[in-house]
Amino acid sequence: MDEYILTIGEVAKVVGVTLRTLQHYDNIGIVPASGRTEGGRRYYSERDIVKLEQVIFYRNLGFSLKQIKDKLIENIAEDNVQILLDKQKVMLYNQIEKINNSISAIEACQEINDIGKNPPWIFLSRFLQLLGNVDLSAWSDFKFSKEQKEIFNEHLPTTDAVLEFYNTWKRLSIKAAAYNDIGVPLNTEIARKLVIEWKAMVQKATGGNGEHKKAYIEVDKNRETWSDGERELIEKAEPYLEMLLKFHNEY
Amino acid sequence: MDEYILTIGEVAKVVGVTLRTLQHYDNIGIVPASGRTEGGRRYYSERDIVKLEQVIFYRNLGFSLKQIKDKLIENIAEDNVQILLDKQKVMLYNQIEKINNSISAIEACQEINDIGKNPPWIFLSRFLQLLGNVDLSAWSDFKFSKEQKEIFNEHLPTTDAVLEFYNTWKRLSIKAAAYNDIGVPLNTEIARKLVIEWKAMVQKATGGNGEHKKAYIEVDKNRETWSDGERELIEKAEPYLEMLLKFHNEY
DNA sequence: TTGCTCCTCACGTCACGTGAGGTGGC
DNA sequence: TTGCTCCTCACGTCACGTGAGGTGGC
Repeated sequence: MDEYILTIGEVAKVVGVTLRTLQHYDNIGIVPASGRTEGGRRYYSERDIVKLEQVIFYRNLGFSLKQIKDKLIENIAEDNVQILLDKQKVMLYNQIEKINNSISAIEACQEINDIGKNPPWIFLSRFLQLLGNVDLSAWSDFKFSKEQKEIFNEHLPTTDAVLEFYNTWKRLSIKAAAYNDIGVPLNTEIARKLVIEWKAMVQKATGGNGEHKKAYIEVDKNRETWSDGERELIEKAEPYLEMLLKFHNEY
Repeated sequence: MDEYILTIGEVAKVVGVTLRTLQHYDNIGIVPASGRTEGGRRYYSERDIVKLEQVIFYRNLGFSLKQIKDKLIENIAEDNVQILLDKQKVMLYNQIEKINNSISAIEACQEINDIGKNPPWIFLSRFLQLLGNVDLSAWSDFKFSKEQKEIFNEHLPTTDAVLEFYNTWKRLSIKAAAYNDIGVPLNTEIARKLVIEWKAMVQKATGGNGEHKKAYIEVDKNRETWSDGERELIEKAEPYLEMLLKFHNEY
């Protein structure tokens, strides 16, 4: 590996921070320059860029430089780049999930607005809070257990498909919880739309197989790996969804 | 609308900030309390929660409180909640795109790593920088023009499908650009994998119709709405992809 | 030699955190 | 009356920003 050497200005441009920030990171030792020239100027290597990229990533997540420093040092133990990148990916997927939650909440608000009701801002706000805790321990594993993946595997072959299912499930659950909170009647247009979307989701995940449908609901309820937020989401959404499904089957 | 009144502590819990932050926001006037009790204690309304939620959102994007204040005041002109929520959604989708770019870059790194080569960190870093500029003017419109949507409409019926296509396109392009940068040979496993994914994508978008394929490429090249980053991405990725596709057809 | 880049103090600023000492409200 | 919440100073801190005055390197 012949290392390519960069000046501080080049690094600043490449990663999009100021020169002062880099000097600061060097001074506090979180991303030290690889070395100095005879004249005393900092120079950086490619590896430094990667490290910097990580620091900026976590900084943007709101961690303090001290926290980041500790975390990075902790991770030097496992110098395996592959593992590090995997973890980074998990974090990114978690972030996307969080944003998807916000989008779902906004859509629920819009539909509630459409029928002339006042969206339950506080309710949704607290919910996003609960669902959105990007905790440091999210470094562990991904949301889905292997068993759960196996059950879905028949009809949702790829990880992407499972993820999509999860997002759809959460999106619709957030809607249901919100509708439940302000008491959207079961016979309204938006409630009907919700039923249709829900059925389509279940259909897609189970292939219409009744046995699988049951299994899927069981898995859903008994999971211990659900977060507090997700568990509360299920609690708030499920009763409404059951009522809704019954209502529209008998209709 | 009977407004529900909250204390500062309740608000803090609901939106997940400290009491001190709320006091600060009240003091500098960015989210003033709705009023004070006889004893001088702050109280807040539901509307304040929504406003707060927005402020926190933009704060997390890295905007200064002054910038946010100006922006929110600017938006009071259009008091239409629906429009405001729509814009919020656009911002959120843009964020997801940005994260997807990072994931793509990471995956490219991993695959390059797998074949024992050194990933082009700097190249990818600068790229993410270019692609990821969440500018304030992203408040305008969404990435896709109506014409472009019409062309795709036949085979990509929903907005979600178009978005998915766009993400796939970008993911594969980032890979191609990275492979190109470090010169991954055309006959390697990962290059073949890329071809297969690319073909699957085009197949899905055009339904295998040759005319559409051509049209799609034309549209791609002539778009003026591409951002600088996207344009550079096309420039770096396309030559490699063309070589790759030729190589694997003649093979 | 001339621009341009980068250097080190050192003070400023932004967005709060953290007590200190006091009061409100069920 | 007793906890608990919330109040206002006021100084501290974190992550840099912003000159000031000087030097390195093509």
